[in-house]
Amino acid sequence: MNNARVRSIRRGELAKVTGCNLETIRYYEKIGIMPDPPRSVKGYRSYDDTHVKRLKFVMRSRDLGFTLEEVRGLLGLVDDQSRTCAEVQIIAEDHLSDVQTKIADLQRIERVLSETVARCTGDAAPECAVIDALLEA
Amino acid sequence: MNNARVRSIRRGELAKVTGCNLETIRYYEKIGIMPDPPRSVKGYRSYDDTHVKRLKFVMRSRDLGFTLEEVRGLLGLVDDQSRTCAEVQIIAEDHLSDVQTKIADLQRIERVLSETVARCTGDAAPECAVIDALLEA
DNA sequence: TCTAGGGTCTGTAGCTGATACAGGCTCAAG
DNA sequence: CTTGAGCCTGTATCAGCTACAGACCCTAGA
Repeated sequence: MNNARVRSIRRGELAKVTGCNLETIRYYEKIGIMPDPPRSVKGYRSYDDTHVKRLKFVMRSRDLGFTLEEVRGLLGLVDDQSRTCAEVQIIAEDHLSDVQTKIADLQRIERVLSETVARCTGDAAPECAVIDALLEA
Repeated sequence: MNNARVRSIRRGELAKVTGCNLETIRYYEKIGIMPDPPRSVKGYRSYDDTHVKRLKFVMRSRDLGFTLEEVRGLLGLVDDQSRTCAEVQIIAEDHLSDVQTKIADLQRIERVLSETVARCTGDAAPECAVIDALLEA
């Protein structure tokens, strides 16, 4: 009996345990974010714990707004035993500043929108502050 | 002499006066956001002030983060003389709440990222708080 | 043993919102 | 008349998936 033998799962179960969409797994494989997994005799993809871990890593990175190219970079660093904290930090800080820029943009939009909507009478009249703002700004 | 005659411009000038990308104009025409303009004898698109106004409206709406479908809805209301302020308000308020949700999402991301990056030593060591967070979270 | 239903396989199309390019016309200045 | 800019068309590309068709395959129940 070999206790070290890893339990293998198929694509559907990988999707279930990671919360990833079934088709997205195939997509990630196609673009090289996930490795081509071994196949069963009948051609079914066969995943193990390392795949689960990697996919969860990808999903958390995506959840934090990293692009797939950034994720690719992070994965490269994860795989690379000679990586340095400094390399990772650069990617993360770049991304952080992107996020901060996006927040600022959205806050500007939020301010304009809420000011404009506040001027709406909300009644049955054809005059509307929102339309006026968009037409005249 | 007919002073009321509108000056017509071609696509390149429409792009210039609105700041819209040349190709985007054609794209908006294709998807029905901009109307099919009249053509010169040789087939050149011929725009006037109404097109300039409409395209600027579209661009301001896009700048405020309305999707093209939302812009389509807003344009429908602009064109509709029987529109009510209430109708416009609904679209704008829906969009406002989308924007607020996005801001909140990004702020969550910003918080996680900045906390994690702050734990980086930034040195040549292979241990990195960012990678750890993504692997273990 | 047969059948019904799921799961999985492949390739491909569609989505949003543009942007870019090839290959051909046309127009205006010199 | 030439040259270069502008315009025309259709089509391809990008991110980041998601969905679908049509063919296998696998398992459980009758």
